[in-house]
Amino acid sequence: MKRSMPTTANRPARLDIEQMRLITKVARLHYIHGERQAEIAEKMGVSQASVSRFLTLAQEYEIVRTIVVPPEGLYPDLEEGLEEAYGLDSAYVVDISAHEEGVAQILGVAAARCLSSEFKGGPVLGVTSWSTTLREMAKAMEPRSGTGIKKVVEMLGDLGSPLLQHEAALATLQIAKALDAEAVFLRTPGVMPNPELLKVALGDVHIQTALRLLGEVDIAFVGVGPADFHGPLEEGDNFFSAEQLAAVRAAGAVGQLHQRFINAQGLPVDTELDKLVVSITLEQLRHVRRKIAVAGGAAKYTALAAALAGKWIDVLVTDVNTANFLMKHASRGT
Amino acid sequence: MKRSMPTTANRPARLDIEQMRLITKVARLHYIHGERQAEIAEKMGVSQASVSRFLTLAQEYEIVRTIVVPPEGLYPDLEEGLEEAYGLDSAYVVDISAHEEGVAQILGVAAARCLSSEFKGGPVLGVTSWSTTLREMAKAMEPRSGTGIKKVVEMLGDLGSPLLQHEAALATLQIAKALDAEAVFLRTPGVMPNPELLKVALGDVHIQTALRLLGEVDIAFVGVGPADFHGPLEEGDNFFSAEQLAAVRAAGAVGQLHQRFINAQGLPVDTELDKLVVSITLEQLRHVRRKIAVAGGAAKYTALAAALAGKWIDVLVTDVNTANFLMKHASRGT
DNA sequence: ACATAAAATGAATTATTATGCAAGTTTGAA
DNA sequence: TTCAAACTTGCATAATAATTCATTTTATGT
Repeated sequence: MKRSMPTTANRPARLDIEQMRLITKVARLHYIHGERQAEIAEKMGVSQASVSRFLTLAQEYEIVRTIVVPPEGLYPDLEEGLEEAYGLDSAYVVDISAHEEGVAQILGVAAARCLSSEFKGGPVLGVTSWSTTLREMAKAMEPRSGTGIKKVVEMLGDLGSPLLQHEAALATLQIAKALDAEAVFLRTPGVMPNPELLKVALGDVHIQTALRLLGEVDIAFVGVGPADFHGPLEEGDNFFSAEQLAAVRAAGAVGQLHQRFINAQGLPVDTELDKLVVSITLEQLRHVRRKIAVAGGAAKYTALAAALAGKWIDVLVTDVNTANFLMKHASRGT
Repeated sequence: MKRSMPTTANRPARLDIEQMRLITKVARLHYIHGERQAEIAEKMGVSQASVSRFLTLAQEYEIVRTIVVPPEGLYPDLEEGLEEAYGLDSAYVVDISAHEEGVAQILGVAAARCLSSEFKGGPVLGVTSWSTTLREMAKAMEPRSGTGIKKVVEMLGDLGSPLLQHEAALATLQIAKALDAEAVFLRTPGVMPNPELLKVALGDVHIQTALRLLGEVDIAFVGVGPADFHGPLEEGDNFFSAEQLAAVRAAGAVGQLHQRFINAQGLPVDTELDKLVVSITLEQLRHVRRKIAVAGGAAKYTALAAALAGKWIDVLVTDVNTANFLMKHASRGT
């Protein structure tokens, strides 16, 4: 637990399965059973130095992950205020003290923790794995069973670079694995260049299966964002053009849920663009019992306010600053 | 990261909010940014000791969590569970994606790899080479020296077709060679039609040598199977008749070790059939220091459970499905 | 305000973990 | 096969973290 800490994701080549077994075993003995390296070394017939090295490897391979979760209840006033103001089931506000590089990371981790209690309620969980926050959450999720969740389905097609798509798939899988559920992918571009291509995509059996499942989602991780480029997205990445985005904004859109646009009151903004998107529809989303949003950061202020106004969110995990903004907004608006 | 590890869910009373923030900050600095306790101490104007204490608190309050995520295809939790539930020295669970057919092959290969560390402890190794699993293991074994094993002795006479007998002999030889030891064969039918023939067989000098050695076996590859025809065996192949098998089952037998029958509790089922078998006796087996079983597949579920209940196994190599069955069985039974 | 118990703190000490280095192994090329 | 480069491994030791204990601070009852 020392200098190697920055754990910058080295990408060490794949390793022998036996090696993996060994590393995992050592990691469990140390981190779960709390045995000292010396004990483990003796038990396994190697030197303490080797055990130390195994543990380092375990970090590099992300077999062990250390996460820091801001405790909940740090901002009871804000949390209660949000719940009250927007009729939420619950709100979690996390401390994001210094302008940390990644709001997403912290929120993701916080979400993983907060939501253990929220993960009950139905057999189908919807996710949007391309969101950074969600991917961080996936990494930080602890394997847990007995949640009653049977399927984890992606609610939005691919956006962004192919690399991102791969990571998204991985995240979906991780979540599914952690919940001991089946992963259902939506491996198709999330935004099509024209309606015809969307029709083609809908011909695929897997796509159909996934889309059908979107009508039965019980719990959803709602993806909230501005009606604009944001995060890792750029023009051309399976995404809208600058003109298209300008057009929907002109039509009143201030944000979107899975690329379905909404105005400041949270009402759907119907445009042609809607026919280009492969994702859960607002209609379908309305029927989801528990809609969870994990989002924060200045870029999302307005979109979040709109989503909340439209009652698209039941559970919110966000950071202090965003929470403050939302509270001000609520008092002004009401 | 030391003695407090067992993380016995202390339930320390709620703590000051400011305190919580402090702890979280320290935890982040340490675990995410990788700063040493001394650095943090200086930065925050407290002693290193205090930082250490903060981190301990962070553990207790579960503000930091360390999770161990086993790589795909590894089941350390099942392994530990089995060891715990059945008092095993060690358990190896291998991933056997779908294809139930090749259980033997996969297990055999896995066993050859896993058991390199288990091959120590005494000069006499007992095997039952007619088992498919064991033959696969033999094929996959890599030469290794310095195991201390001097003799490899067959613990059960021939079963099955002559072709099978040949393969069995070959397997025994391969294992002996790989361990740089002497092979001791038991080339006689494993199940005699009547007690007299068994007496005749015992007249043979080689047989006598082998049988004498069975009293000195230090490590044994226990052969576990159902009290029935199984694998490549059919009526007439140096084997019991359907009636005989029905009879022992009626007497309570649910499985057998080298054709010595046991009931669901793992206790010997004494019958006349015992006098027809040329193999290590349960009495002798009881004195074997290290009893290794490599077995899996639905056909052996019950027999394995019985063998484990009777403490006939010290080391188990099996597949995920069987492991899961055994865990369920254990929790139900206890 | 005073005394006393409890909690917090840091210096020094002890325990644990990480790592430089040399010796032993494996791998690969000739 | 033979040699050398690339890896591994364990030992000794440096680096880091936990704990003890004496001291100070805080809380609480009188």
